Amino acid sequence: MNDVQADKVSFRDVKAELLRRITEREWGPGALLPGEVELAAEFQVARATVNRAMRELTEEGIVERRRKAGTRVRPSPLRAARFEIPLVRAEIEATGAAYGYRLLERRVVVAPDWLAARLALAAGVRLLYLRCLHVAGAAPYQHEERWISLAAQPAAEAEDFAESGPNEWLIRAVPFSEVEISFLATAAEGGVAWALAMAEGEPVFTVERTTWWQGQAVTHVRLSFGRGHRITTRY
Amino acid sequence: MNDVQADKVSFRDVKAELLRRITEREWGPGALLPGEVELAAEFQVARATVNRAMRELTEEGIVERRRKAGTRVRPSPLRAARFEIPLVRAEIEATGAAYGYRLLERRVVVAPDWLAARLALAAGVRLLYLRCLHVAGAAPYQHEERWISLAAQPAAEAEDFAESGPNEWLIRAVPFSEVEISFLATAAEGGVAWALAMAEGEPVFTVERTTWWQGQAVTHVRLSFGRGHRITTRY
DNA sequence: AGCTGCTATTTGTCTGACCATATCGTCGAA
DNA sequence: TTCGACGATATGGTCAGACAAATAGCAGCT
Repeated sequence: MNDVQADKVSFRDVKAELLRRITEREWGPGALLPGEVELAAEFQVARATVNRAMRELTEEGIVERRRKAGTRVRPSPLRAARFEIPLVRAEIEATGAAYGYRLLERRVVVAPDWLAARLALAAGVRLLYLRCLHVAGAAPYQHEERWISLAAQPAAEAEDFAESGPNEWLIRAVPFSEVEISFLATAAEGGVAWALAMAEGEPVFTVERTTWWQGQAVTHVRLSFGRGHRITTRY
Repeated sequence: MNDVQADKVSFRDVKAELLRRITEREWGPGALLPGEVELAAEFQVARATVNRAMRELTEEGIVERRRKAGTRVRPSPLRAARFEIPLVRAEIEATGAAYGYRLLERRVVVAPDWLAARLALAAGVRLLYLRCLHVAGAAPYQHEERWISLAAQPAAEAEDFAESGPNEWLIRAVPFSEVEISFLATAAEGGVAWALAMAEGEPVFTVERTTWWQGQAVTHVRLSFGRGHRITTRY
């Protein structure tokens, strides 16, 4: 008997072992893995345990599964990376710096065409337009340019957003059902460059996020980060 | 009796209903949800089914769970966004354009200091340095600048990478255990600007990826995308 | 007041049995 | 030869029961 001291085998152990066999090319790209029952017998666990291990590997993009066809190692690792997107305030305070906020501009506007198209708004809809700056210690950290649909969220018009950012208000006040996030690189220009203390045309890491509630666009925001900002994930 | 036609209730139904109550503020940010047993009784399902629904909500950053303390709606939605990172070839072919590849430069170099530091390499380690261009139809799509550790991967020196990219070779040939990915904005300069047909200093969406195998750095790559590139995800 | 240890409660995981669903092969009919 | 029906098979999911692990909150001690 080996396994004299055998600790209980968990789905984590199974998953780790399967991952080992895959990364060490015991099962190369495209290879067919044994079925769940077979692996359950090998590891001396219930099939449900193997199932959970393999399901997590599927979610991480390591393997592909199809009924009857079985489980295969993905030929080209379409690895999915997860990025956590915290609130600016939390992000800044996590670095140890003091969080500061300044409202730069606040106007009611009619939706410009490009935005109306993107949010599928009727022409001439009124929006609350805001520009504000999030500061880490003394340094500008993030410039926020936001449009809030007053049709979807009339209460926003009564808020002045002088003391705290619209994001924090929206999270408390507005539910959302669907979100689209984009990452891109833009050139700093005009108010953005000025607010972030950057030269005109400098590259800026930018996040755009649009939020809907029950099919209706609630808000669109463009976040521009200060010089050298990057987001990182490991796995 | 309602539920006359009652379809079988699945963890998906439970999850959707919990999510509905959360997004519609029936349970607002920070609120404590009922325990698993209670919900299982309410939905007339096994506790395991409720557990799976709630576990998935946890993974998506919607709720927080702690033993004995119960399950709470996250006060600030630290929503995790998933981005799928395919191979360039697949990414280009998915748009319908023909994929093209050109090797721009291939040299053996000693690790520059900044890279040696980042990869935790000994000073003076030999690396294979490559620059290449991935083309979509007629337009340059992505500039790739890559360093491959010849200590970790000596076989790379025998490859000429004239016909297909180092990424495709590495995926076939080299396992990896750990990956770090960053997104950032940089300024196009020199060879990058030229290859992508951009002006000097134009903003470029850039991805950096470092790969390790069993604690040893295998490769570091810097991918620069053409004008206007963005990556997007919805949920 | 502050510390320590206990306990009840809640989530985490495993088991083995069962049925559901998708689909690959095969076999037979047109 | 081609098409369609059908059975075998692998994964998908549910269930009830059991035990493990973490910990909030309490009781009792110093």
